Amino acid sequence: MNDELGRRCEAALGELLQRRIRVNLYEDLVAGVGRGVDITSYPILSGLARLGPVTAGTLGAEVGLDRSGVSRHATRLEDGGLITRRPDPADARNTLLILTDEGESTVAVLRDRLAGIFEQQLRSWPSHQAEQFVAGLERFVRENHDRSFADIVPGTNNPLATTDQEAD
Amino acid sequence: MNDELGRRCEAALGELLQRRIRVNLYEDLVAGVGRGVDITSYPILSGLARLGPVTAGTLGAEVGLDRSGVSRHATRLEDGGLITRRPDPADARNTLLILTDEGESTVAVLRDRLAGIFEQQLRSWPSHQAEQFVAGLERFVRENHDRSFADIVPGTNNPLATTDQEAD
DNA sequence: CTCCAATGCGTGCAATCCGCACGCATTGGA
DNA sequence: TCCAATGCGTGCGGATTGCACGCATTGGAG
Repeated sequence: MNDELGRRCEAALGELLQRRIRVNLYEDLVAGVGRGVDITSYPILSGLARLGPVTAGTLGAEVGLDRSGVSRHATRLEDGGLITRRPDPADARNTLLILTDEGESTVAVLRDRLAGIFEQQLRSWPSHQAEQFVAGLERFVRENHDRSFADIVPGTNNPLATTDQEAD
Repeated sequence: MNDELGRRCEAALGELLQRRIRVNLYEDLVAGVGRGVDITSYPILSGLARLGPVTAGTLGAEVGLDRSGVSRHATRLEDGGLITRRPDPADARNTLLILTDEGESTVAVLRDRLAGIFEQQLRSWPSHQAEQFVAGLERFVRENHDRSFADIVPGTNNPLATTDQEAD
């Protein structure tokens, strides 16, 4: 019975990660906010709110984006007045990204919107199921945060190499 | 205590959906597979395996992608020998996308890889927690499948309109 | 039978986004 | 003083996406 869990998890996770729900949820969420916020920069804002003032490189590592990409999003968000760049007093090479007050409130509003949606949805669940689900989700995320497929199956860049052949 | 669930769910879901884990997991998973499979076409393959022969439009609606995008991915995957286009006998306007045998096996291998990863991870959990998590995940996905933010908060294209003012 | 609105696919096109590489500035040690 | 190391921001090429258009097919109306 337990053997099914991995497969079921893959199927459900697939639906969740593979575009549809993500796009539906986040794209509509940030639509109309303006100030340079889009479906990709929301993670940046969110990460910034979570980490506090950090460099573009650090934030990029957090959200899984190249520094250059973070820098570009940061510029747009800066133009929108949501974040500010400040030189690091400790090391002038670093440029710290900082949420402005408006940025903080924007993140808070967006976050509350999503939280409200999920809250409303989970309210219709048996409370223990909702609690277990969220707890499991948190654990799952935590355990996967720094893990990549390459880490799990080392040296396996081509999982199909032994199963299929070239199809030119 | 229950009020926290929405917020916790948002935080965890955010990590999951916002790029990092998704990229880490799927990008490495499909790396080296070739045949036109990339991080975006995997959902297409997966969806095709789940739905059976469908039109590009239907598949696009399933994964949340425009028909044109599906068509392009389909062309690439067709070049890779993983799918085939077949005119719909019932309606010549439709072009059905069908997995080739190689496509089926490719999907199966990738899916098994992921399922194995999750299985292995969940094995270290208390069995009831893993079971509850997966069950909750399935329910969550099912309930959100056809739901978008706009559906939930109708007429709210700019959730910040009443909270923040114009900047600049 | 003919005509036409509706439907659906595939491509041209412009916009966007991303990673790599480069130039520039700063740091800290030789 | 000099130089390797570090980090940011931009130029550039590649890739992807959505919209719009052209083309083909369908099914019903006249």
